[in-house]
Amino acid sequence: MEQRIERIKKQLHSQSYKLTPQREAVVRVLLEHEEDHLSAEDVYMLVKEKYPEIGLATVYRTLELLTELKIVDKINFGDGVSRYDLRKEGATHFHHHLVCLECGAVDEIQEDLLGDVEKIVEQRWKFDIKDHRLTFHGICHRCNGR
Amino acid sequence: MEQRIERIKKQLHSQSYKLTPQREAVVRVLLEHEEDHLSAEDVYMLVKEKYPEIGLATVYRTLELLTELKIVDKINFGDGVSRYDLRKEGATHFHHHLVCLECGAVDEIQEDLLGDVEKIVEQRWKFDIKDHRLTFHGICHRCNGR
DNA sequence: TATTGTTATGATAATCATTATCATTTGACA
DNA sequence: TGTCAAATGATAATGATTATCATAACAATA
Ligand SMILES: [Mn+2]
Ligand SMILES: [Mn+2]
Ligand SMILES: [Zn+2]
Ligand SMILES: [Zn+2]
Repeated sequence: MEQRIERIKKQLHSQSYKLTPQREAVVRVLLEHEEDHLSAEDVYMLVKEKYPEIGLATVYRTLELLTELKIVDKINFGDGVSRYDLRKEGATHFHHHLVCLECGAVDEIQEDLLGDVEKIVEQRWKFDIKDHRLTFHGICHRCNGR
Repeated sequence: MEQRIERIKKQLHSQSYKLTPQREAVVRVLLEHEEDHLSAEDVYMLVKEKYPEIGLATVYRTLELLTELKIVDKINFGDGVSRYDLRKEGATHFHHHLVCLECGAVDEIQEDLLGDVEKIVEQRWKFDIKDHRLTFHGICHRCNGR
């Protein structure tokens, strides 16, 4: 955790941004909820527990900054809010998601299953892929198992 | 075109909805812009040309209805608006998209490239896939060709 | 150390896409 | 023709995000 924060700090510095206490508090919340898909409001609530004087605007600004630096990915599951997803360290691609239509759970696939597909797209469509988004909608194993 | 509308009419009737003049006007605009990815506001503007007395709320309601019936897919490319994408007739899957980071163009891949990937996901994650969303972000062939 | 300039912050107002409300209209049917 | 449910259009309300602006933090410099 501390090392992870240290590396994020370096990433910020390399673009001449500072890791202010507010920014660090936001990053800590994201790290502590790595599995989840928090909205800005979610992050705000959680940060306030440890850092009550933070402002909502600062949370939005920090999340925007982290998105720019590709430390988090901003994603939209179709409910009205953007959600923020910490990128696994060293991950070159955005992981995939499984959204359950029954219970609403969002599971993650960390493995990259798109290697072959991307080769085809690059060749046939002459498209230079930088990133991707892949989400499956269906029934999760928990809801199915009955 | 007329036959396509006729079939959509039947689809509505089968769920005991009517194809009102307003709804038909919306469907016509979608058909005339099959390649595009129109927002509700876009659709509203275009429908007004032929049907000036239509209300914005009706456009939203119609698009919602068409989404429910899986005649269109609602998609979000990360600018602040939802966009509506007519499903190709008989298509069982939502087609894929190529978003150019340079010029902003959105191209489509009608072919389903996810067959093998979906088999793996269904088996390994015990997830019953009903639909998917796949978008690639990168540089399109036009921007790359220079 | 005092001064200056830049960056970040927090409170709050503004924006804007979408949804809710409600009176009115339409059209099917008795 | 009268009745009823569904659909519509105008408009208000909502709610997430962004803009604004005065203040704070802080580094660099004199
Ligand atoms: Mn995720
Ligand atoms: Mn499309
Ligand atoms: Zn489930
Ligand atoms: Zn391009």
